[in-house]
Amino acid sequence: MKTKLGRLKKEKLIGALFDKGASIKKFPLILFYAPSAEWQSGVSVSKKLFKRAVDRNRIKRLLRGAIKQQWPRVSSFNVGPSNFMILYIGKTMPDFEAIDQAANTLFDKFLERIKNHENE
RNA sequence: AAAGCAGACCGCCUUAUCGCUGCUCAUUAUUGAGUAGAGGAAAGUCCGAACACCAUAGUGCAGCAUAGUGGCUAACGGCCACCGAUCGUGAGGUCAGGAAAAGUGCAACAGAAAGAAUGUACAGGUCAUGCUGUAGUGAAAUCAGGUAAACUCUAUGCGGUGCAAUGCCAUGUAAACCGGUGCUUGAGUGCGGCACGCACAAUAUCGGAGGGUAGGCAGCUAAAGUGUCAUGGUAACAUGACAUUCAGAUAAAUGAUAAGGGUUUCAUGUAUUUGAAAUACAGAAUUCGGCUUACAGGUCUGCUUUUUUU
Repeated sequence: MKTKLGRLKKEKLIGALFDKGASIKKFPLILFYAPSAEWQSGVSVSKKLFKRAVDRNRIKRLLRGAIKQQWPRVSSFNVGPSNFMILYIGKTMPDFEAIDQAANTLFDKFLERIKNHENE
């Protein structure tokens, strides 16, 4: 069965995620997540770290690309759906490879964590 | 040929694989197919408008902006032409280019003296005196001086807030509580000044503490649109004909990876081979017209000066 990954676009949900959601860090990324009715994802880059819109757009596209790569693993993992949000916290411009590797370890941790939650 | 001036334009391409957003058509409750998908500055948010609401936005003050003349434009603080000043051999560049007999202020150095008037030398003149001339300092010395990127004055223009405008639908609550003001002899409100005026105004309004919502649709992209040609005009621009439909996202689509090829620079090399590096500034958010700033590299057009050749 295929599960759909929606976009996280409700401001309220995002606010709640930052306030109450759990977080996992793997430099240069942070992942916030919380259980939810359906799978939704979002990405963000601080305006303070990257002043130009072009740079922020590029990083966000790289992050979305990375999520796309990881998605088959997550959807077939057989856990309850969650909302999650990835932030970029590095200060230099990354390349695709760096993001991809970081995302890989990040999702390893993520899946392990929610698996444990389910078992409790 | 070299150096330079002005204007216009381009600003990486191709293929494959994996994706994103809108629309259309299928299929159906999950997909598939087709198609379109960032810029010359999308930027700064500095001007001007359209559009929306507040009174069809009114009067005075305050405040702000502009400043040769004429034209263009929906409008402008923009653009075009001409005049003037100024810089350049020149093509051309630059200009905060209204008023100094309304008033106030300011002026380094030099100089006796800088807006107050008057000193020295020589000469002239007088009853007498800087009364007159010349010399001397300076950009300027009584001349209706200079200065308005000093106040000021004059002329002209300007109401405010912005698409988070505004309208509708959905959801939810609290017409609860405390304090102030006011109830037709008028508190307050009408989205930053003051006064007037106008409109609304009593289950009203302001403040406190607290609760709820912050989702969707319209506005939202066919327009002062874009391209070509013709005509008028020195030009900005206008008129006409034909063709054309060209992003609409909302934690915000327009991308990632690989291979090949361009272009430029450097090295090697000398029938353009091989290698390396670079490939800019930058990302739509209601929409237009400008201005300003950023920009690897390149193309085209017109013109100027110098030198050489004929």
